[in-house]
Amino acid sequence: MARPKKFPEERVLDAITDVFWQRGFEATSAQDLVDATGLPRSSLYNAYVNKQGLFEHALMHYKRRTEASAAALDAADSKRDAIHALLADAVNADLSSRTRRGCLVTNTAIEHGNSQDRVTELVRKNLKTLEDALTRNIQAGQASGEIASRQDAQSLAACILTTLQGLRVLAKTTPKTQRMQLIRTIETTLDALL
Amino acid sequence: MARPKKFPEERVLDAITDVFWQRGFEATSAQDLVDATGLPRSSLYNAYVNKQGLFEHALMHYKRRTEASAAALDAADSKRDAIHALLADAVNADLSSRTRRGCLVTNTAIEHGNSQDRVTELVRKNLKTLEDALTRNIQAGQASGEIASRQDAQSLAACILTTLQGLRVLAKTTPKTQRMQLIRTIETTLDALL
DNA sequence: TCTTTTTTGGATTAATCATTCCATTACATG
DNA sequence: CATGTAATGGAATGATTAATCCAAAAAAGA
Repeated sequence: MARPKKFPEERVLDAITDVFWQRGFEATSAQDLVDATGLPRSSLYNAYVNKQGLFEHALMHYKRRTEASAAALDAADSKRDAIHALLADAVNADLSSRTRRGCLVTNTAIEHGNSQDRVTELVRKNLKTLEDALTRNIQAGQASGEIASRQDAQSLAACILTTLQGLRVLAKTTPKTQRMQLIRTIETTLDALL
Repeated sequence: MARPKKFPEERVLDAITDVFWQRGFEATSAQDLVDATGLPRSSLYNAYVNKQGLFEHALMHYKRRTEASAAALDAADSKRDAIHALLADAVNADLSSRTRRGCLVTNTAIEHGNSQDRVTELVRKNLKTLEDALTRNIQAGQASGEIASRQDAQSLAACILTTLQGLRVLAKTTPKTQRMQLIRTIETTLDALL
């Protein structure tokens, strides 16, 4: 009949996600999103209903990154090195950027809390995706003998995930000059656990 | 000469800290602080200059809690049990409250980022106070033979602090029913490290 | 080209925001 | 009691907020 709906473009979601990632939910204004996307205000509200909807889509969009990290764990040759890289990359990315945006999931867990709504559910899903990948990774490493079997893979995965989240917190305020201390924390923890 | 300055009362700082702790900096309005303290708006601004100043005083006030935790570590009989209690108390406190306010220092590290101002400095100070207490605690435990000496106390303390921060992130969205999984993470990590 | 629907641009709304101002009240000291 | 200063209570400021509305433009099939 007539003009068809134009689906939300990739670039738009990238821009929206970036803004929320950098500033958080509360500190992001509708104007920020208009500026970042280049789209008119009414188009944004038409496509995503409201600020909450925009944020939920950002979180859904972010999940692709989480899945990419999970895939890297699965594809890795050395399982142990893959875990080390996951943690070290997070620290290095945080410390090398001036803005220290960290991880959108971590940031959202802290800012949003436990409101038992769709956002909380999305945070949990992101965390579970990574935790499951870590468990698979450790299981494979234990099967090949690369990783010690002192503890079951699931418990170890939970410990690694916890350390990752802790590093993202500490990397927010740690001066660049103390990067090696965070790297040492990674190595001490992995040496002890795996 | 005349009427002396009365400010600031302990109760007022408690109330201010509570509001920021529960809602974060951005989501807290001046009205929230007026309601929580029962003080008129102008009294608050007169005493603390602006919202930023109010927040800084909340962080300074919060440091007493951090110091109390540090003192508990120092005073403990069993050094290892004291560390376990520090982590488990954090998890239990978070999961048992409906609001999940977590830790003001963790929340601020995430929300405020690395603006290199007074707030960042206060976050770092809080973290350092706890890290130093952990180091002292582990050193004492290693001296008495209660804690293994596979790694130096300082590195181990950094690992414990990282785990604590990670737990505070995860405790924000973990359902109450999964409390035991967080407790298991504590035990697995401590078994491996200490 | 006409019709139908979507997208656009921007003005607008009503609420809320941090902050300021000031006349009034309270109070400790000289 | 008188005096000077601090705290109070609110009203008021101007900026910014999320969200809505609508007329005009754009686009694709009939």
